[in-house]
Formats: sequence, structure tokens, C-alpha cells
Amino acid sequence: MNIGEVSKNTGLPAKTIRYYEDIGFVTPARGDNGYRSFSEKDQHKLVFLGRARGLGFSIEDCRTLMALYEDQGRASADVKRVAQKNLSEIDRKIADLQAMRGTLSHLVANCAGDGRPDCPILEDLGRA
Amino acid sequence: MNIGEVSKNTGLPAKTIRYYEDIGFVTPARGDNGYRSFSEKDQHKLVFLGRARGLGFSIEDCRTLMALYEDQGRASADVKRVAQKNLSEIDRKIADLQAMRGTLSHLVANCAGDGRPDCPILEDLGRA
DNA sequence: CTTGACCCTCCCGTGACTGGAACCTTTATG
DNA sequence: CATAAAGGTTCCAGTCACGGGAGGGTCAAG
Repeated sequence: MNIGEVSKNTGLPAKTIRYYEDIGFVTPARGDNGYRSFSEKDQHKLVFLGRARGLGFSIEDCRTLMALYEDQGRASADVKRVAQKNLSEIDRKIADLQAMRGTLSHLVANCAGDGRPDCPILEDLGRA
Repeated sequence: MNIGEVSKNTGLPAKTIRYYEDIGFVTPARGDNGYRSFSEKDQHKLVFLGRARGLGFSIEDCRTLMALYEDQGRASADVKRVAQKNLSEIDRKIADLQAMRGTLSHLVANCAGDGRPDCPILEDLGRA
């Protein structure tokens, strides 16, 4: 398969797939014309990667998960640990964003939003 | 004031303050020795910037907010618009993370996390 | 034979810094 | 007074995960 078809099948942009090759995630064969020639397995790995990335795993996490995926004798505890670490990072990000959201929405609520120059948002930001 | 003191007062790393000078946010005077010499106003701007960044405003947003802050004739509606745009971006990010969190926590909950190789997390990631 | 779709590599840019090297100035101490 | 530590300076490179675009080769259809 050429890169275009793989891109269509996996939903990953061709640029991204080339990038994943650069960083050693897949190593597609090459045809005489220099074109990448992807196997089913390559494509499968890319799907895996796309899904894991979509769930917020970092590339390095993906490397770990992929190694575990390919290791038939792995312990599911190892996978679970990586996933839980990611989960708590997601929780932390959500908490941070919610804190931001709280402060900001409070400020927005108190701002008249009319033509007058008084603005509690700016006042708050400028407070030392 | 030297950069070190400003850093202590504002909580921003010296590196960051130099960066903010690079991108034209502050233009501290220079002493004969070449050291930056910050005024109270410079410091105040940096505090403003630090707080706005902490609320998730981008540098470009901060530029807008700063201009509005320094413009005595501004309309608070302009500020509110920037803040609301930012607020809806935060909401979107929270929603994305919560969707991730939902899928991932479901997977984690279904994973035994023991020494056996069966792992629903990997199974799911590998599904085409 | 040409057109257009597809593919290739290579390099630069993103946002918002952070780290480090190499060097200079000020301040504290023996 | 010499020296060492602390703090300042510039500049270059790296981060993360790609995206844009130049400049060119290849392939299938009409």
C-alpha cells in the first residue's frame, strides 16, 4: 500500500505517517521507485498509534504500549500502570482547566461588557 | 531593579522575562554595565502578563489585553469578548479531556492489572 | 504526450519557553 | 588586594508533534 491509502485507512495525515517513520515507529518497505510500501502490520501499528495518541498518550508512552502490545508474555499490570499514569495526568489537566475556568467565568460574569471603560477583568489581571 | 529581583517579585523565571523582552512585551532600560533596569511599570506589566498567562490566555491574547489595559478609553466589551473566546476554548479543552478520560478509565477499570497477559486496554487500542 | 494526482526529500516554522555555553560585572570574604 | 561566588549578558539549540511549502520524480488516464 502506498502512503495515501494508508492515510485514508488510518485517518492519519501522510505527513504524520512519515514523521512516525522518522521516529522509528514503523519501517515500511520501499519499492523500486522509492515509494513507501506499507504492510497490513504497518497499518495496524499506525491504527494503534493513532488511537493511543487520541487518548492523550505521549509518543513515549505509545512506544511503551506498543512494545507491550507486541510482547505476548507481558503482564497486564504493566499496561495498566501506564494507562493510570496517563489517566491521572488527564485528571490534573482537567482540574487545572476547571480552576482557570472558574476564575475566568467569575470575571466575565462581573464585567458589564458595555462601552464603559471599567472592567473588572483588567483590574484583576493588573493587581499586584 | 535587576532581573533577579523582578523575577522574585513576579514569580516569573529570568529566562521568561528575557523572552518577554524579546517579543516586545517590556522594554526595560539598560544600565552602563549592560544590565536590564526594570521600572515599577515594567514589573507591573510582567505581573499582568503572568496572571493572564496563568489564566490560559495566549501571548497574542495578552498583547490585546495589555493594549486594552493601557488604553484608558477602551470599552469593557472588547475585554469581555477576548475573555469569552478564551473561556469557550477552555470549555472545549475540558470536554475533550473528559471524553478521553471516560474511555480510558473504562479501559483501566476492565483491566485485571495482574501478571497475566490478557489486557483489554491493548485489545481496544489494537482494534481496527 | 500531456495533464494531474500522487509520491519523495529537505528545510523552516509553530508556542512559549528551557537549558547550556561562554563570557562579563558585582559583591562578599580571607 | 586577590579571589571566588553570585548574578548578569548574549546566542544557540532543543522541546513536542507535527504542518507548510519548495522543488522535484513517478504513475495512470485520456
